Amino acid sequence: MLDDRKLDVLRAIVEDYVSTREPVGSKVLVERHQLGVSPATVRNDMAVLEEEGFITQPHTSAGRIPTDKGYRLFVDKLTSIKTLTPPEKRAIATFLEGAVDLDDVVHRSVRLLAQLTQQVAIVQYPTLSRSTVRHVEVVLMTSTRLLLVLITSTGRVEQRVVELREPLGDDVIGELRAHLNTAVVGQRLPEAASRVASLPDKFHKDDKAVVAQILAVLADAVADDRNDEKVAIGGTANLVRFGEDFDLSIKPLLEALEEHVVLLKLLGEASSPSLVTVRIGHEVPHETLATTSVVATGYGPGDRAVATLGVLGPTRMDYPASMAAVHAVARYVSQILSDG
Amino acid sequence: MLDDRKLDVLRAIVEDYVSTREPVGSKVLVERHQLGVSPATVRNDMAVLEEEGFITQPHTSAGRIPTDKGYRLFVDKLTSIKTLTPPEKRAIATFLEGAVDLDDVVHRSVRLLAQLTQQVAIVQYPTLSRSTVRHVEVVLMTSTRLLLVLITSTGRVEQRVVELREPLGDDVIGELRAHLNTAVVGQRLPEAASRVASLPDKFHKDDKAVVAQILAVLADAVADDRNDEKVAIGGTANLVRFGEDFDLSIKPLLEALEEHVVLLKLLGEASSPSLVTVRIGHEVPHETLATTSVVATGYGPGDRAVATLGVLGPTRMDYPASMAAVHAVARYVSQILSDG
DNA sequence: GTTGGCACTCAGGCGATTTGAGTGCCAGCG
DNA sequence: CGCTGGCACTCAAATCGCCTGAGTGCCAAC
Repeated sequence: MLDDRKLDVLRAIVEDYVSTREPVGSKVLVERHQLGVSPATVRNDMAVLEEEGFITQPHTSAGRIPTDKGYRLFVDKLTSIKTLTPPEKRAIATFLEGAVDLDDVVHRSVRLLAQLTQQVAIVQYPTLSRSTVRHVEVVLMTSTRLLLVLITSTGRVEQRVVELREPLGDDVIGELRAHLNTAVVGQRLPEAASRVASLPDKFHKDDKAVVAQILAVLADAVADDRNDEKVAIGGTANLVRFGEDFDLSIKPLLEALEEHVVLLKLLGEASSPSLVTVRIGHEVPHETLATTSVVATGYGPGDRAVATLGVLGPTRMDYPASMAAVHAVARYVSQILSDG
Repeated sequence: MLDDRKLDVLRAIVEDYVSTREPVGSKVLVERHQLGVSPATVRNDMAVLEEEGFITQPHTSAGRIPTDKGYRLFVDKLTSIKTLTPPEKRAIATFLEGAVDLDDVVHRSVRLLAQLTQQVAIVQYPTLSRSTVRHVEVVLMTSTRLLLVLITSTGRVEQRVVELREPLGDDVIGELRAHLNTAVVGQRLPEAASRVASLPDKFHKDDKAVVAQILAVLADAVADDRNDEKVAIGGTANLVRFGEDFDLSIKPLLEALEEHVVLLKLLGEASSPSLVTVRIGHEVPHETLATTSVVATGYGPGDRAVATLGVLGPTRMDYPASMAAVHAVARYVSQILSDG
């Protein structure tokens, strides 16, 4: 049904359309690629490809453009992840090194991805639910105001202020700090939450109520799902190019991109850093974004994915390049997280 | 030169143009406003206003639109800050309460401002240089890795990891923590930095080198100017409306808005929360934004402005409404910072 | 100083025409 | 049986010209 030459034609169409942004006709196709056949033959092949749903015509007297199905075949079968050039790799390394904290890492990654791919970049903060506790600090600010600081293995710092119902002695604070850290350090956050629940029993009954109050706040902070919704976004200026291609207004796009919940859906489940996920057109789980594609992958210390990053662009995007960039950035960021 | 009626005409032109987005002619003007004169008279007045540079014609056979100078006069003389309606005030209060930490406050403020004004909202994080130190925490993670956590009066938390050249005893850590806190708590950050510099002398000479290393990192974090460059932005989808009005592409706008340095310039010096600054068109310190206006004000605990927030919109914006919204949000955020 | 009348201007919308890229089909060729 | 050149056909988009109507400036009269 689809012999090698037809696949070649499809590949050529995708590549040309991606680079020129214009429907590609049989004539230019044979001019720009060594297909070894005449335009008429290519036309026959194109007719078959259209029949099968891989390409389509915007209007009768125009060239062909790939359909979502066409891109899908292209991504699955006709291409592999490019490796970046050494200068590009160096650029990534220098851009990311020198980040002072997690916030800095995330922001740099977003900018980097946006710049590399000329698309919209999205980076999710490491999810708390997949992180482990590195340290818990209890600080008395005033006699009745207490600050909890939670530091995770991925460098996230969460803080909560607790207004105490009654003052608490330094000795109890010290005890609390010690108990907390032995109980939860190294634990994953969901488990830490349950461990915390059993702690009040270790305290003198006079202090139990206050300690329970403090730990409730901590457990709440640890379990709060909103904490997993933190994302950074960049390169929105690149959306304008989309708007020029598709004639859809970019307003709904911008609106969707301000909804962090939507973004997280787009990124999807954090996969292993070595697997790059591509969602094309209607495969993207959001109506407004039916003419866009998402290239994403997980990242995290070691090979444990603790969050996802990726880019969003028009379905007509340079998939090999985007996949390469996403893959490379995820690898570097993972490495940074591993080092600490 | 400009009698009362001419000022009335200018005000009417501004108001009509802002609400209809179309050049306004003499006829509709007398229809929609009680000016008590005929269109012909209004035309004479408009001719004078144009002569003086307050209004202009996009093309010969069109109505008039205000110039930057016209808006300036309108803002300075022809209007005062509206007070928000009670429901609006309530909306602000409920939207902002329940924020768990500073990040949350800032993000909520941005969304709130964007929603209230239907424009692009910008909120600067409290600057470190104007904050005071609330607490410094020193945490040993491993024997040679140490975490510094700095908490400011405005709720910002800065953290730095220090790789120690040699292990450090628990006693020294405790000593360091105590010295640090007595030396810098309550100090403004720039002063804290200099105080920190003199601390190593208090330690045994064996520890001095390591302590100095740690404090250097802390001083660096405290003095780092990039920390004052943190801003949040929201409502970029509203940019699209600009693009429809002005025919300039929104791409350069989006690009400018991704540059935090540019944003900070736009917001300008943090003024007292009770003073709302308005910059119109060319007064905005960025070429690309010559057709936009910025309405901003300072905020902070008490009446000390520690940062700035505001909105950016087309020069043709509803100034009274924007000023009211910015003013109100700044007040509420200031109050939250004072309390918590 | 204000008003009604009037000639003038010009952006924007509408329709007709032209152009050209690209196709599908077919008959002929190897 | 697949490939090729030729040819008639289609249709989006660009170009042109015309018309309309909102709005102005000016002037004479009140």
